[in-house]
Amino acid sequence: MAKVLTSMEENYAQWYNDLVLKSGLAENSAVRGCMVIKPYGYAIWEKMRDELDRMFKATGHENAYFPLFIPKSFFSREANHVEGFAKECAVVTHYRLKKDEENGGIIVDPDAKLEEELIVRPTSETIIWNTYKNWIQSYRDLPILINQWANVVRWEMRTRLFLRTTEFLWQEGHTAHATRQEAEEETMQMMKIYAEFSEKFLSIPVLVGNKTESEKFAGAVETLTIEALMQDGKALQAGTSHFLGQNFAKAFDVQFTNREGKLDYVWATSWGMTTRMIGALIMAHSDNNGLILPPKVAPIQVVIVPIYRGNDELPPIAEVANKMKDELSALGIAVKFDDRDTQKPGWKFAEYELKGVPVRIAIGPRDIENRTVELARRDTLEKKVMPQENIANYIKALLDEIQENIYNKALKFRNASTHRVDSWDELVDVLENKGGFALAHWDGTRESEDRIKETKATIRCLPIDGVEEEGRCVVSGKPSNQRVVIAKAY
RNA sequence: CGGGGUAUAGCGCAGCCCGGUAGCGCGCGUCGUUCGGGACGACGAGGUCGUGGGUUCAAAUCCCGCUACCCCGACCA
Repeated sequence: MAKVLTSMEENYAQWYNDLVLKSGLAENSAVRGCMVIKPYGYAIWEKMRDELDRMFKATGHENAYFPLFIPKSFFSREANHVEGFAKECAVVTHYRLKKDEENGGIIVDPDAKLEEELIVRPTSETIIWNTYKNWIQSYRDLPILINQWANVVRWEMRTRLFLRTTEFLWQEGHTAHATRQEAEEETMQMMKIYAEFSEKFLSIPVLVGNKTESEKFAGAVETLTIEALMQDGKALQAGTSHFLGQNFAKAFDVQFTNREGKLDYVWATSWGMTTRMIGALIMAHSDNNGLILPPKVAPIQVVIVPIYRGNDELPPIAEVANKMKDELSALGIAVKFDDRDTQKPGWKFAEYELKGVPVRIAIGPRDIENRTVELARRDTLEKKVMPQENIANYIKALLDEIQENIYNKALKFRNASTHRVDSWDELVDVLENKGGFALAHWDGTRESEDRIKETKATIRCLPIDGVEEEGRCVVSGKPSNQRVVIAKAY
């Protein structure tokens, strides 16, 4: 087979980049740091979006839409929030262009300067809480459970397709509650939804935990995260859910009258998941032949490739293929019959492997004669000849099996890449030589955390299901009662 | 913003040192043979050599300015 990808072993970053481009997911655009998401990549995003949207609605959330622009002054209301985002904001200063009389072309009209600059949203807490102020007077107005599908802009120094782009697509949930407990429960509920989505839908096992003080969201009281492990041993933050306390309510003066008739500030959460998950999907499962997509996110779940020479061989094959296509479609399976005569079978095999289509069926003259098909699965690359009889039901079950198998493979890899370390030397050994997650005791201080960061790794999270265990901090030797997860991360 | 690099056909690159006819691979088009793992042959199309200036009889090539992009660092979902 002709090699179109740099191999993972040779250069992981290059492999990733090649794969995104060659599989037709996305490409760089004329705008620095911004990508074009191509139809195949966008189809994956649509699948993710639809599933998440369904899960949000099933838990009582509604969609709404808030402005792309945020008045600059809104940002300064919450001190930590502005500090966290100030360095990466795109700012709109003018609203008009005009002809450049001297040099030709077009220039920003200096007479069209805005009174107050507008920030292109890096996240929407401020504009939303400014709005919620008008919506909330009484506990009867609560809770507000809103989600927004949107694009945001964060002016990052260095970008990578899907993993970190200047503009990205995401959803951001913003909820308002009458009590602290309710908001905390919401924060946890949404984290669990992200974890379930990641594991059941994307087949990516995740660790759920709390971020440390220094790693949490700018403006949050507490940040929950799901952390996934990529095949190169690096961690990837795959989704976050923030308990915002009363920080934003105070910043935007959102008070309500509670059941006792007293004024109180509203409790808040926010939570988000982004197109970065497509990057996670790629790096968690794929191989040197291309993408490996779990069936639930695959835009094409089954592809049928006819093998024939001369136009007279095609009709009987097409007849069987179309019948099979109808049977599969009837079972809710996304199937494509690729009867283009502009590409040859071998080319198509390689192409659909590159695109990660979970199941491929090949039908040729031999199969017509024997009433069989050749069936190949992408996850294991196994091929076998199967009778045409009842193939649709077989494939339906097979897709579930593939979904499961991809998850199990990723879980096995994560387990093999998770190391308990009890000393500084062991930690460094894992980070530098083995990769993966290091489970280590940490004394909870900023000093020790900073020392860990010198290794280029970070404390990814304090697992919420972590067992209590006496131990000593691998940095300071001070007592600790729970292990934290340390890894190099994207 | 600091350090390094690149810009030549749709894509990947050579040519530059040593100035003089713009080239290779892939891709693309036509035709034929092929078609069960990215076929082969023949013919063909396609380039203001990033941009502005300078040196020269002559610049992709030498000199100066500008711009864009890539890699490494600080930042980050």
